[in-house]
Amino acid sequence: MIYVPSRMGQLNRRALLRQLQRLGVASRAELAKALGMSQPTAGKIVDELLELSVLEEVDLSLTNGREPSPSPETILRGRPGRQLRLNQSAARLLGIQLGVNETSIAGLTLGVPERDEWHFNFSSNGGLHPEKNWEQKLRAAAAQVDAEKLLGVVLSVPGVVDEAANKVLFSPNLHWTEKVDLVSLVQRIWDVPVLLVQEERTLALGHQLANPGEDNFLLVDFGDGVGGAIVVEGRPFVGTLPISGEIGHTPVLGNHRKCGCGAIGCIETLVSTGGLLESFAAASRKKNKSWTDLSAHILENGIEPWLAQTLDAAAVAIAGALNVLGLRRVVITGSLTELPPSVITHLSRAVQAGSMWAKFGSVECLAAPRRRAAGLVAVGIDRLVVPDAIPQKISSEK
Amino acid sequence: MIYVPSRMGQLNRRALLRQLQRLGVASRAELAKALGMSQPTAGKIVDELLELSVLEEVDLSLTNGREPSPSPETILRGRPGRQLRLNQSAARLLGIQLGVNETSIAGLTLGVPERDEWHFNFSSNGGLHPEKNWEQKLRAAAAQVDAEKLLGVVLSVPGVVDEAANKVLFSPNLHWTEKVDLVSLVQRIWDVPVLLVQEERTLALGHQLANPGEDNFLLVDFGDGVGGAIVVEGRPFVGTLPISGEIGHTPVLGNHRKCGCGAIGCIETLVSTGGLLESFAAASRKKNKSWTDLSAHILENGIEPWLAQTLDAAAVAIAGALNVLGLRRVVITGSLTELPPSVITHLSRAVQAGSMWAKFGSVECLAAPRRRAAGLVAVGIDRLVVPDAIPQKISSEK
DNA sequence: TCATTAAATAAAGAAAACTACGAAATTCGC
DNA sequence: GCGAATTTCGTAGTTTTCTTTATTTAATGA
Repeated sequence: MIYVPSRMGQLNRRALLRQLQRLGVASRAELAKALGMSQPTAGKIVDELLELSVLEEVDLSLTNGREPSPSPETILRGRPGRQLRLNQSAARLLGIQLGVNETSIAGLTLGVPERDEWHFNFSSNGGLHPEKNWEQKLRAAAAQVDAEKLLGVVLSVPGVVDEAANKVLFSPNLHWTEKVDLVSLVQRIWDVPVLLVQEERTLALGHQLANPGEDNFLLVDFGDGVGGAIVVEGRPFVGTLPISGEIGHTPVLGNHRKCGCGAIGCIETLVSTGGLLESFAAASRKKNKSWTDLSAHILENGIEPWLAQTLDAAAVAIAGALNVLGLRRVVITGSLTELPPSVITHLSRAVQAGSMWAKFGSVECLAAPRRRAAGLVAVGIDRLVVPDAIPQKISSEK
Repeated sequence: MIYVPSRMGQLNRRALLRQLQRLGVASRAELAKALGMSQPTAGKIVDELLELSVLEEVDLSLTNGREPSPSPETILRGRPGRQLRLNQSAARLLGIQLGVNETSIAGLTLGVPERDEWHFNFSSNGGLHPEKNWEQKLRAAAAQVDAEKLLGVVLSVPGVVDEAANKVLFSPNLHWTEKVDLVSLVQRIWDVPVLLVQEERTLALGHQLANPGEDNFLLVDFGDGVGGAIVVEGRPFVGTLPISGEIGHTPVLGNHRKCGCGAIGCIETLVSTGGLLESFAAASRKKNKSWTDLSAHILENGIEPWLAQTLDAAAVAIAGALNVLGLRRVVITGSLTELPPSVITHLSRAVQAGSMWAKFGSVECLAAPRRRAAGLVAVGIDRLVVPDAIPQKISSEK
């Protein structure tokens, strides 16, 4: 039996990486001081990460070029520290976003991308054998992506995903992904580690990476469906089941709409884009209303009772989640944020009314853009660069 | 700066203790084999725990006395292992259960008590200064409890409890506990560590300890209020806020009853004992119905619509929690389990209908007795015997 | 040139595990 | 009954990983 030392070091590694994400650029000494570790320790971790080309050294002369005056007070005597940042010069990850309608792929640097930029797009569905179609298009795109020294491929998929087993369990709008082994399909094109990530979890991690310091929140994404993901203490929350943050498929009493998931009365049937448009059409007694019609209507008429009820139902589910999880921050992404701000305001008020913590402190409910690319990077860093082997048992098998 | 090695050892210590809880009695060698660690490691941990008198050695002759035939097949050759178990011969913890109406105290051994046995009871409220009254009665009881070598006092309280800060934040039925520093009050009587634990979390940990192997569930306790607690991967789930598992104060759309918490429409107003009796009285148009009346009525008339609706509302909240947390097991304790089993059956069906995992696998919803004493022991072991210093940062301050 | 800060290197040490060995306590075969 | 085999358990020494302190080398401003 071999002594497996549980890689406690990864913990410091992770802490350093996070600190660097926060600071943007920093020297070894700054990192050491900020983290309260000795310089040799910080230096060693940095060296390892440089070796993996996760970090890169920043040429001071270039930075000075951008920043004209090197800020008179900040000038330190002594040897200047070599500034470091996450590698932004070479793509180390390949991100694939397998959306319900469209698939996008992009080479991703480990530095946080300012906004999502997808290089190639193509339809996710189509043909008698959508999986073959998809593979073919992916292969065509592959030729055009410069994928040197790839750490891995990160693949965001909608539905219920077992990230441990790298399998899609349930995907009402992309049924073919349930039957195909996506990982080995992708690995036939790029022979590197492939990570499957659930869509909303990607968004949550992206939000966290793009907003350093926000380490506890529930993200709820509205679109063709409604999904959620949870970040607690800076880490994505995962239970034992490959389900978590599933906020869209809890039933609403008195709602009898049929849901794509097979159940009846799911929240999703009310507050997804489709659900809202259905209610809108019913309320205005006209068919074929579009999302922009709805937005304009709300801008003109405010929150009408049918909409208020719908939002209240969503708010109850969200507040329930906050109460159960002990959270005080909700991040709303997706189609709901495209409607007039009064919608989020109404939702926010309703969430506060139902949330326990609002009685003691403040509960926030805010709109934010989707940060898919950042999320894929976060997943890549988390699971490829600093894979923390959660030590259940110290020793290995005989 | 001194190297603080993050006490990884506690992890193995905890694993060993848990294994022993599972096995009941075991020798060092058995534990080592079961945990896949070497005998010296297991032996060393056992020695430490014996030193703390957390464990005790079992005299084989005594055990043989109870088990007449030492099971013909199990007879092993070689030197027999010295059997160990959690110390059952001396109370090492003092448990206090501060209930809404009654306070109970008991000396607790670290071995799992078969059932709750409380030595002294007295009223929790009363007088102009209930806290002084309470302290006085506690002091009186203290004289009669043999509290030698106490590891600490574990104090279970209802309401919203900040366990990190050892403070009661909110307690609608025992307001005096919010203003008083319960810890220092108790420490004036017993000068040992005092742990404040939220009531439902105690029950959850008690259930876990009494049912080894159940490491993932949501416990919901019904009584004067409705509260929940979560166990994930064998550990109580705690977010950042001192709130978690709060299932009783999420609003139900269309419910306008006033809740003790100050809000309107909380689930608790429907499914607490008081809430159910109120609905029962309204439905039967008679006042002053008792809990036994209700039970008899259900036994005779089955689940009437008013009750079905109430249970469905609770089920939605529970299913929502399961979906968000990724759990598949609900443990129901308290007054609801005293009603005819059809009530739990109805609730269970409704929970399954609303829970996402039921589409993939099974979701269980079962009644169980309250295990307060076991819960207090679990808390004591967790936070006094094997306090795992979650290593945020490896190094200490300068 | 000197003080000052940054980084690299070397050496030491702590924690927690492991292997190896030997003593103690049994059962089994004769 | 008695030695041999077997199993438990403690001790001693080793290994591994990670971190620290101390020292040296480097780069820069005054």
